[in-house]
Amino acid sequence: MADITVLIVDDHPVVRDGLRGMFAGTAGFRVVGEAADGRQAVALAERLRPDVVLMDLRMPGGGGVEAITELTRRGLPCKVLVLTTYDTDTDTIPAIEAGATGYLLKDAPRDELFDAVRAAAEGRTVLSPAIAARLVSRVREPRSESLTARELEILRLVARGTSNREIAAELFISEATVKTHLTHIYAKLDVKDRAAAVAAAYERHLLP
Amino acid sequence: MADITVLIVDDHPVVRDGLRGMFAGTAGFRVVGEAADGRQAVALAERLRPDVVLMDLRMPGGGGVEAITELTRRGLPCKVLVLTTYDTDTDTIPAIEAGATGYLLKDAPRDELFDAVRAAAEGRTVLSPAIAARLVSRVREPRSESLTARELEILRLVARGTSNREIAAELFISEATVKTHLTHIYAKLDVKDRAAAVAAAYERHLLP
DNA sequence: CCTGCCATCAGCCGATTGGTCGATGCCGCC
DNA sequence: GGCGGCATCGACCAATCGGCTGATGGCAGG
Repeated sequence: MADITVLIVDDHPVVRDGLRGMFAGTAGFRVVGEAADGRQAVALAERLRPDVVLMDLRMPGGGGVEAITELTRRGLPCKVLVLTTYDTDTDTIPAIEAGATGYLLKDAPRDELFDAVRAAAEGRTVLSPAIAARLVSRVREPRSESLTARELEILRLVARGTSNREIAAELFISEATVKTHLTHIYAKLDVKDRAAAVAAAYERHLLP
Repeated sequence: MADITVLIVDDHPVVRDGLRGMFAGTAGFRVVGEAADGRQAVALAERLRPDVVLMDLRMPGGGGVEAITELTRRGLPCKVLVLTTYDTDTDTIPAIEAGATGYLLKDAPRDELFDAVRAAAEGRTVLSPAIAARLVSRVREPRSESLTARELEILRLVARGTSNREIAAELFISEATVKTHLTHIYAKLDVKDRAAAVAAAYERHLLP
């Protein structure tokens, strides 16, 4: 059986070298190219027609999600395996929606990575456990979690730079309660801190 | 000389009672009314024509800044003395721009409060030291601070919920540098934490 | 009546943040 | 050649934040 051809896309040379080295020392794979951003990735994928694209998200000059979207739009037959550093990315879901075949964390053991690439080449979906869990919970809750009036009130104050203690004083409740509300807000907006919550609120037009 | 007539505006009954009590026990002042939000404040000020309006910012149902704007728009002769809990409000400058005559913190000693009301009645400006300092620094920097490319880059990541450590890794710089950039961002946007910075960025259309 | 949602609160913990010094190197501009 | 803006880093410290576990009361809907 022919080798699986791989295109490596990452803005960090170190990571590219590391990946290239790993595949070089393993039978069954062949790295056919490297790209440092989304635009290069699309161009190279078009020319080299790799079986699998190993794609980092978050790159300067053409993000990963856009690149994936573009690849699927052009109908290229290659499979995209997202390989990222953090599982907390808000890009996780968009990347999968854009057409990524799998999603792995960079700290995955090498064997796991090889398995994932083989799986991707065959079109099978491979997700890291953390991502899988998030996807499941996402499906279980059919979107559009809306904030309660109280939660919105608190979020507005957060957007003004008000601290938890100040919010508590302002609303005549305890700091513990404020934190509870915030935890709920984070869960509903699928973010992990107040800054991202504010951004999400603006994106969804919950704030002017 | 006639008493100075005062209108108290605060959403907290406790605060209203406290203020009313203080003025009741002091010669030279007369509390002519109370309001619990901005709209009531404007209506009462129109009817009662007080010399001085003691105004809290941040109230449910008609914020203080809007009320001040409305009062000046209607050309009412009353002076507005802002009386608030925190000097960290992002509302500080807007309130003064809207036409507030003075700005005091609620923890000011009573004598200071009385002096401030007398001063306001005569049209003299009284600012708490902290506010005065901020105003000065504001004047020294003639506005419209724009963010550098690097700062914007960091702010974008912050809006995604990225931690300082993660930003550092992503951009190949140290965490110290990220913090330095953030400090600059806070100063330029006149906010004090990342959540407010994100909000300010959206307000000023620095982010999509 | 019971169940679920909402709002409220407590206490503990580690991680993160923001503040404040100071310092360096690069670059463009006058 | 100096000056200012920008980006970079370090170290230390207090405050804040977020996560976790668990609990209570009110109120609506089944």
